[in-house]
Amino acid sequence: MLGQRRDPPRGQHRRHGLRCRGAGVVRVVGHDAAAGRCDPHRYTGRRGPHDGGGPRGGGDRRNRRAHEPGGECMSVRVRFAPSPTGFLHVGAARTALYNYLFARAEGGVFILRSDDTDTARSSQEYQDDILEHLRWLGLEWDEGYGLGGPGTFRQSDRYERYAQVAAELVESGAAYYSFVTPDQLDQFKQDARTAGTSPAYDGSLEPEPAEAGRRQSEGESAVVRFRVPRPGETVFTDVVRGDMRFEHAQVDDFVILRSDGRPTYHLASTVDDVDYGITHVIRGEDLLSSTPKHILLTEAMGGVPATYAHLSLLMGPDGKKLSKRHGDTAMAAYREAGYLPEAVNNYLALLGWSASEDDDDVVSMADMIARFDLGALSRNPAVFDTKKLDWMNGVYIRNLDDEAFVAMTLPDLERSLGRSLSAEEVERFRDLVPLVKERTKVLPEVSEQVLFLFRPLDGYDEASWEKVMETPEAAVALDGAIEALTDLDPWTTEAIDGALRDMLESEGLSARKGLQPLRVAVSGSTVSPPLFESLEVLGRDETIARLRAARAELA
RNA sequence: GCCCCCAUCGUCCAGCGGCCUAGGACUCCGCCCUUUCAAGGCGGCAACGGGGAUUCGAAUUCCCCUGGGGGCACCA
Repeated sequence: MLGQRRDPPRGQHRRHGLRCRGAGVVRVVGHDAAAGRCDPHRYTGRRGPHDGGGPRGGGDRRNRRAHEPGGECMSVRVRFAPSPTGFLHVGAARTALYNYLFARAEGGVFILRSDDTDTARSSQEYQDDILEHLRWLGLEWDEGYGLGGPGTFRQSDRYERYAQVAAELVESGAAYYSFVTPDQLDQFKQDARTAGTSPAYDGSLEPEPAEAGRRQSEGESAVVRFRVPRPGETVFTDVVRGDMRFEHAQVDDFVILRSDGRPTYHLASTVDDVDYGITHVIRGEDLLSSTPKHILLTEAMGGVPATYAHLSLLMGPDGKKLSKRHGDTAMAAYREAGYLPEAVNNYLALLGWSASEDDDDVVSMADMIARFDLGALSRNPAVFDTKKLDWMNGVYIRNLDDEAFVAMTLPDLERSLGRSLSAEEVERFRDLVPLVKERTKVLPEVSEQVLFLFRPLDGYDEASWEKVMETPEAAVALDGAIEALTDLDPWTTEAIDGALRDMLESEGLSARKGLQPLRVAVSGSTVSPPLFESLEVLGRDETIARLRAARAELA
């Protein structure tokens, strides 16, 4: 019996028959099986007949996906199943996010699985990276890898189970031992190509059953292939793409078990989806054309296919599929570059979904959950453009409270400084936080802005110096400031402000002409946080010293 | 080559037959505010790929073309 699972994950699943039925339907030509679904008004996708979601306005979007309890549906179970063959990248993170949002929106379960059947390319380092960054993003999973409990949710631990399923499929005739050689297959595909026909392998190169049985029992190396019923077709309704139809003539008799006994992705992934009771498979569009294989496999196992939702892919600025050559695609790079997880989530959510009701597109995780609607996701591929991410990160940074901001930026500041800040210095830094915050897009910029306050100047920015120091007003301003500030007491922003403005007036200088030289003298650049506050934090002695040094440089 | 998906400003999204002289966000450009840089305010540039068809009426429906993307492994 195929439906049995020997490694049931935490939380027993109902019998398949009780599950909310997916939209997958296999049919032999001429037979149109009805796709019973527990709620025809949900997840029909935009391509389906309009469900009459009510008049626009009045929050009908919410009503459309409101969950009706008490139905026959078992609760939603989704999974994010990355292969640990690389660091968590932004595209995968978006897939994880949408899975997470859907689970939370439906009161369902979010599962993390490790699809590590590619033993050659998988590594623990990648696996760790994926976990770490999912956690960093706050996409906590309810079941799965790394949480303990029954089941490891790691496919490399379940080879026996997959082999067992494969054996049962062979037993039932749904699959067979295949002896075609790679060369033969190449030739087959080559011929199909020149003939302009479908290159899908149909098993026609296999030996007679009797001979196959003999060779198999003699221990000849063989793979197990799934026998795709031909003619026939698989139709299903994709939640984001609508009704899909794939003729089986286009589908290979695909390998499910390698000659070394290990499963392929199709087998392992499908078995797991059945065993773990996955109700909705939300994944990248690159798997769309593999879906018939998964549905066929599921049904051959006696399972009920999940509902599928295929997300559009992320592209680089050149319109090609996002990859390393487009620059940073690893989540780690964004974390290190000083992006906040909230901003990353928000931005990623926007790539393919109109996540916010507000004009500025800023939306909290809670609101995203409240609004999430699988059927409303865009079908267009989206270009990953960091410009908007930068802006959005600035928004989130500005919204940080001062304490959090200090906590997040202090380590980098101290690292740049090469020493730790005294308690008194931290206080001074804190005083400047409101000013610095609104000038920051990514965290490391903070150090750049305030470093001059905590260490001696290491020279002046050349362009800045030329621009404001090589003017007739510079010396006047510096002399005037030195005089105005030398005996200033108290040394506060207000007092400095007053003293310097008096100086400007008596010297007949505009603020621009008179203050910029001071800024360069003190900070080394024409770009810095507000001057008076900066001077207060710098302290009188250091301020005067820097003004004198610049003045000397002028002479 | 075969199969599949997609097609609104530079980018993301809205638009679900009349409310569209197409809306918002980011970017960019002006102006205002201002001691610099930001932030903020105001304003501007900027799109329905092409062709047919249906309809009184199409960005919205259908077909074709073109363009872009994905898949066609003992990778996932």
